[in-house]
Amino acid sequence: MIQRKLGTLLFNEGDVAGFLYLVEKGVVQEQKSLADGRRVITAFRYPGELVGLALEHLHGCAAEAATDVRLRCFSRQKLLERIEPPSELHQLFLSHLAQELWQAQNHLLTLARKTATERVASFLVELSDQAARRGNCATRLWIPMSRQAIADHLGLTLETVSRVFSQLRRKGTISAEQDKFLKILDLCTLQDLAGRSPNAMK
Amino acid sequence: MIQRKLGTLLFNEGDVAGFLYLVEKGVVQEQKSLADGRRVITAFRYPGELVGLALEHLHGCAAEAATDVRLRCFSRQKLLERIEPPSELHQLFLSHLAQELWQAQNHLLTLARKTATERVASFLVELSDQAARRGNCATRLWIPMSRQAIADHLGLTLETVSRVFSQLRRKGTISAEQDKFLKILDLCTLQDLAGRSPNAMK
DNA sequence: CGTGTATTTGAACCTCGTCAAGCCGGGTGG
DNA sequence: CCACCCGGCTTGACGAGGTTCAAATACACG
Repeated sequence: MIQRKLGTLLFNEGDVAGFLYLVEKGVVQEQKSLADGRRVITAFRYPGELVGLALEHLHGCAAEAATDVRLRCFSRQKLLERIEPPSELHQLFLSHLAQELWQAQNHLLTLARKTATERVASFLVELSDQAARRGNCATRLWIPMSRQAIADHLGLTLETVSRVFSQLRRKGTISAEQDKFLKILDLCTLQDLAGRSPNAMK
Repeated sequence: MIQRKLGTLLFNEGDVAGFLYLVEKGVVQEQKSLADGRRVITAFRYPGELVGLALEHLHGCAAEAATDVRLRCFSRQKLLERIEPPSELHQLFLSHLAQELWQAQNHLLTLARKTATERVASFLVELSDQAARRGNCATRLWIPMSRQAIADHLGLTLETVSRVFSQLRRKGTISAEQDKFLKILDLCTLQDLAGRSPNAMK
């Protein structure tokens, strides 16, 4: 049973997930931030709700007291021991979910706070990371979906997406290839534009 | 092993989750829509990735072929039988995750496609639903967090949030009370503004 | 080669962000 | 008890980034 004052950080993004908390009084906010301070609050947790129930070893969001709060702590270790029959299939299942949640929360930050150019850059960097994870070339991306689909992913219009692509082409950051393939000429610039969030998960 | 043409719906938001799919060729997009057609694509799934692994009985997102695709189907039932030792604690754990994921994906739609007024309305309606679920009054909300925190939740500035609140007050949709409490005078208007997504979970 | 669709580009417009001033409420100290 | 101060909130004026509408160009398919 612990108390915290308004504004106190309970844990940070990337911290080892040692505990989870039950909010008893007050409100806790879970949040993700960019290096320059822009942030999204992914959720407000009211009394009776859990905070910090991480699937992975590390916390995916920070948590901060949005008011003065009273919390009850639980050891994540002990909880997991009681529920996790570590079958392999089960592990796969959970890690898939963990990734899905992580992607969603990351995307919340993109949609809440990034500019058009930053959104497109984030999209390309993400595709690049995924390609690399899969053992493919990280600078030659297959992008078969329409501008409209990309726009609907990034919360923009197809015209804006098109303009940003043109602009990146003109600056020599990317170039178009045959058959819906795109070549990344300057991955660093793209990563800077994407605005690395503090920790890049894996 | 099934094939689908570009644009085909694999399953819709709210469908019973009978199957999950492994993408073998092409790209699948998972999406959520508003009644008027605005939408967000929560993820693009490339070959090797899973689509439709629902925690709950119903799909939280629709899935559509973003290109011509080839898929491998799996029965969700059979998968669950093999991994789920239905201990009570385990169930709680999973349902918590399910809700967290669902909230995140819902919020993606809000951030991607809703106007400032719609975002604030969605926020209030969500708080109202949560209060009701907890057995509290659905039209008297405790909103102790700062304007800045709400803005960071909704991807707006504190000034815009403040203006929208003022505007809703002037229209008689809400009214302020003592101690950070807010009275909802016209829940219907608020729900309309929030733009009910097709199915409102529970 | 011709038709239809997707993409690019341009120009005008609008919503929301920025900057700045004023207001309200609560706490402090004279 | 009241004047003052400080932080958060509200309101206004203005500007910028992105949307909308429209036209031109590129591309795919028969």
